[in-house]
Amino acid sequence: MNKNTEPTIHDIARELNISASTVSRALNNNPRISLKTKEKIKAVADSMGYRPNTLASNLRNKKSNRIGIVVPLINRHFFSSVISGVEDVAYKAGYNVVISQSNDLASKEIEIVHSMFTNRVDGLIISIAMQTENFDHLKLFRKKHIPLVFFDRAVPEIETDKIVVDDFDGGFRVTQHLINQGYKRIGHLAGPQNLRTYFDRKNGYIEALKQNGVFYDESLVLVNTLTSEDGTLAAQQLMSLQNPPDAIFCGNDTTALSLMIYLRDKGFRIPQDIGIVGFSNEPFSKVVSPSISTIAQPGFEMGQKAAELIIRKIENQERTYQTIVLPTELIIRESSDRGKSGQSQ
Amino acid sequence: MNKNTEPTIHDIARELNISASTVSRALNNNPRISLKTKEKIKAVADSMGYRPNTLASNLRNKKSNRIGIVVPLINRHFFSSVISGVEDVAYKAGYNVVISQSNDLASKEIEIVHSMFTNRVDGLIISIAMQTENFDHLKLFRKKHIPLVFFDRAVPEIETDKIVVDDFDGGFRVTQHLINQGYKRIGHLAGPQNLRTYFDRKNGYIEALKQNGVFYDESLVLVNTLTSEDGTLAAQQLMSLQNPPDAIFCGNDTTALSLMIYLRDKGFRIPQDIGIVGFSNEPFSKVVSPSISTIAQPGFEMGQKAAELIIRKIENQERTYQTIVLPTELIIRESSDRGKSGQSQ
DNA sequence: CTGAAAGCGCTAACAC
DNA sequence: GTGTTAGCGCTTTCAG
Repeated sequence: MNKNTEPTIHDIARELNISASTVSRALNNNPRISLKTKEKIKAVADSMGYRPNTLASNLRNKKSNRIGIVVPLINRHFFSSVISGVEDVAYKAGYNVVISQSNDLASKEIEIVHSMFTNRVDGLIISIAMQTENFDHLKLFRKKHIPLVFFDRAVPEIETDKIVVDDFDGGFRVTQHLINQGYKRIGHLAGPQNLRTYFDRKNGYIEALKQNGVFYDESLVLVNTLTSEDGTLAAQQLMSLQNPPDAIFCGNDTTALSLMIYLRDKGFRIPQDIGIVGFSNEPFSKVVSPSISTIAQPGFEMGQKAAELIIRKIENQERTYQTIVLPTELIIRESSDRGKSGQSQ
Repeated sequence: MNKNTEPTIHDIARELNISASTVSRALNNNPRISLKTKEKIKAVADSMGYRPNTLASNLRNKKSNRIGIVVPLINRHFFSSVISGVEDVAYKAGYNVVISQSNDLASKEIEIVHSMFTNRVDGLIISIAMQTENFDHLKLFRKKHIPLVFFDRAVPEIETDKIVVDDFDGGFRVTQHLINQGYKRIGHLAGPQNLRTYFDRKNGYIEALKQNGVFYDESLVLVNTLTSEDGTLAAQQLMSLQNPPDAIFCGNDTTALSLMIYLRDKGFRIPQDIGIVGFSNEPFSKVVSPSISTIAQPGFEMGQKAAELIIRKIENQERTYQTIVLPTELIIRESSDRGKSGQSQ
């Protein structure tokens, strides 16, 4: 903050021999001020280089005009897209966006959320860390009636607005697609099952198998944390089975890629010998070779929706909560395209 | 912000029959307060669920504890990495980070910067939009002595802290590498020359040619905005020359990729027939096939350094400015590796 | 249509 | 070591 004395409404008032309240009203376009004086006041304000002090006005109005957003990691494409979407609508509505990242650590998440609270954000948008298991820090927001919106990774036991992707449907469609392509033994590499997203993806997969009369072989399902290394390991494990899969639905694109590279190095042809699909439509999935079939999650739109939701809550104090489920999009690319039939279904 | 009456220091004071200033002092660990009273006060504060109102304290202290950061686009890997780095050190130092994106539009950038100003950020970290040409909005910060730090895309005419990558050296090393690999006619796809980064990369390229006694043929240099489409177009243009290049140094990875795909479709073998290098080390450059040689820019470290610099300026009011030049790293991958000699030089 | 006065919650001289 | 007082810059009754 600068140290020179910034002009205040009082300075403007003195200059014009009127009161500060009139200046305040004029600057806020209060209809009770005549057009003439308004113009005069605005002109002087401009000439003095006046800038309203939002800190003071926020204090007075008990409103910070800030929306907090906490994500596991800022530089992951999906999350940065969500942030981008939030920023987009928040900015237009006159809100600042303050960000923090939990690094997927429960401890840091708790700290951050408390700090957001003391910093008086008007609302909080959050996707919880992978291993957060206690949610008191978030319940605090609910208790104090500060709007809270979950996106992507939500907490089932907290009743509030949520905006998620239809992971079940995504898992279902991806699996249906593999079946349509003629794959017979479809494996699945799943993420931590305490997270709803990964849990749902797996269940979508199981349901698709069931509906198509395909036997669900649990030995074909592996659960881990879906890092690049996890993908390589999973490939080794799955392919050394007595009866290995001929297609693998990976819980994210990262593992789809590392798994694919491993298999290619081992001489498997993709998609002829083995079909692979990922999840999330990371930018690289389109440009690797073979390109990876995947499910697109509308990150930017999620961010926009989350911001719209929270702003409505902030401004209307409405008390009904909704869960918005955004549709996913199946993107068929080379890694699973044997040229059979068409889209899923 | 919640509507129920949050407890204030006055409530705590009343509870204990002491004055609000004592409470304030105790909570701020002022040494003039005895340990006993401090403990008592803190205990009561806790039991009442007291949270300091930073808005009020900020107003009083004329300090917002906020650092603004504006980037062209949040969901570009390089920029989100920088944000991540800024957040990392700012958070630890007790600052909030508020973000905005200019979408590479000068008009939006001006709006944002003004809004950051009225919102009284303590300092601003910025990478300017591609076509920003007038810098009055930024000079405003200088004039008011609000710390300003440029990263990556800096404005030469504004004297302030800057943290950039050695683009000249990057361009030089990449070109030297191509020469070492035996390429004879090396073209360059450059970005807007009003941006120092792209200007320097091109000059590094020219200097490398010169030092190796290679004729600098201007017809092999194209300038555009480096979108994916620009890459394809550039490939068409360059390859239809009388005497086309046998290697192309692209101003970024995006164009390197699109150009590569185009050439591959036309039957060129990479790197045998044509060598390609990019710039920035986007995540995809490692995983596409062939993988793309490139220059790594340390985004996260840049963000950390930028935050450290600005916090020092905020807290010490020192008036000397520095330009930190971070080293780049040449990453040799398949797209330019013909197995000749070793690293650059 | 405009002004006077009070106060948002906190901090910092200045007293004692 | 603690209390009194004033004020950061703005908004908003209440009066007129």
